[in-house]
Amino acid sequence: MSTPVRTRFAPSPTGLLHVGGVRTALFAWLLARQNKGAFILRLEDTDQKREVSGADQHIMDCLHALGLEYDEGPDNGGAFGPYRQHERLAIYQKWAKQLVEAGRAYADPYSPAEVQSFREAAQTAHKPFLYREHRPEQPPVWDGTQPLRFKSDPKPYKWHDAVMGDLSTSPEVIDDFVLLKSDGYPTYNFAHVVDDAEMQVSHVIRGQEFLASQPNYLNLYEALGLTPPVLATMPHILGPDGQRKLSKRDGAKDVLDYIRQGYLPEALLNFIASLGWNDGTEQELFNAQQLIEKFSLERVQRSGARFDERRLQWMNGAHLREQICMTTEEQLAYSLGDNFVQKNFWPSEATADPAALLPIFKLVQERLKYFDELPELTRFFFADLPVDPTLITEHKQLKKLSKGDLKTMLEQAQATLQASDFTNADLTDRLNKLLEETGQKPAVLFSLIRIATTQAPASPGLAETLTVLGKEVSLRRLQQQL
RNA sequence: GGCCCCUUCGUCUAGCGGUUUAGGAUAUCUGGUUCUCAUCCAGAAGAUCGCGGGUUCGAAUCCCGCAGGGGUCACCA
Repeated sequence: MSTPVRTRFAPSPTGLLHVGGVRTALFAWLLARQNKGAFILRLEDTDQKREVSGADQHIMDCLHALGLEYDEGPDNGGAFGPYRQHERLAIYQKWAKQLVEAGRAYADPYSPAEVQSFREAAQTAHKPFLYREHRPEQPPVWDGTQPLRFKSDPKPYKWHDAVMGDLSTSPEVIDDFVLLKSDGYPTYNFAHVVDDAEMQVSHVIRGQEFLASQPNYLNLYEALGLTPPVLATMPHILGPDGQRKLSKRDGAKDVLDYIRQGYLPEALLNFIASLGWNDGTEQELFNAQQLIEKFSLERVQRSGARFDERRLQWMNGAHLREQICMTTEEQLAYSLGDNFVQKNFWPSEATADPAALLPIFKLVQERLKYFDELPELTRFFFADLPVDPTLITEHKQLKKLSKGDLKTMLEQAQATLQASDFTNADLTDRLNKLLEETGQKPAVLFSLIRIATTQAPASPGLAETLTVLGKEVSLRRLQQQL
């Protein structure tokens, strides 16, 4: 029997969660779910200076909003807690002492300024900075006030990365990095190794910014007598220019913004997964369950991918349409009102009655890319919009007709609709007859009626729209147009 | 500067030595779907597979150089 799969997402609460972070979380989650393992959220809050208040809650909100539920975490606990690193200081101390006793860690006797001057000297000489070249012969006894450094054992490494493949480095990349800072907090480099071991994490999935320090971690694992977990390095998600990591400056929103705009969580997951992963077939659309079944680290791309919001829009629209047959009143309430941001996407004029909203939603569903577009697409169903003459004067067919002709046509339409029971079938029937009677093309007659009854530049099909609007409203608007 | 990673249509990608005149999706454009917008359908255009050498009967696919991009060299993660 193989060891259980336990994956973790370990962000530091220093700001908003962006798509790159979410992808790391998503892949870890997929792996855990696929193998009936556990997905863990661990907050790496060991840098008090950079911590942003509320960022921890934001991260948890994002994961909940996307449906990336974690089995163990700061707010729901678990057998390996606590799950905030600042609550685990005693654990790091214990492991640190073990290294000190084994002669694999020592107190750093230099002042920050001295270390800085070593660094600058290395830079001037165009050489990489290696602290161990200044490793003290007789380090002082560690009393907890000096930084504690790892006494590294430089050697070449070859290892396998589940995404990047076989990797190797020579000894010169390995250095005496800091394990514990002078404030008693561990560095990421130390804390994550300890925690992954303590929490029995089987797979470490993280961004490529950590690739360069991987040999140092391997050296530390050895010193601690630990077997490293499966390592998987994700390429970066790039901004639209394809040059640098996606950042705020590229207009990158945090993930919650997409939820607030009315993107479906599942579409977001599909899109983020497709940035660097595919199943080898030509399938583009996956629901969460399919992602869980088909995901594999081996098929993750090694190169970075650009974030293209237009593709996300298409994908979200596709997911929206996919759900057309399963849209029920309950589902509608869920996707439009009761999601965790509690945002109601309908226009302010809209009724709150789901039974009345459902037929309207079904009409606009296929022209929706995300829910924030709902107001402009549906407002005319709820409110009489002011008559906009330019809709006719700038219409390529209608602008050629005289006011008298238009008036006659509207009156004919009025008479026809007056006689209808406003079922879709009856309306379609009568409108077709009117087409024959007037001898007009649909491009003229239907456009006119559509404009008169909606005052909107775009709307669903005429008969469907009139059916939902109802007799009274439709006739009133025709009268207004006249 | 050292070390490491990456490089196929604008974008996301398929491709793991011959079935490839490099496939799909998206974006763009055109036509059709009784009206608009969208959907859907059909079609067009779009990649000398970063460049240069090799290996081979044959290379986007293997090897070696080079270039470009990115990462890293913190008491940040």
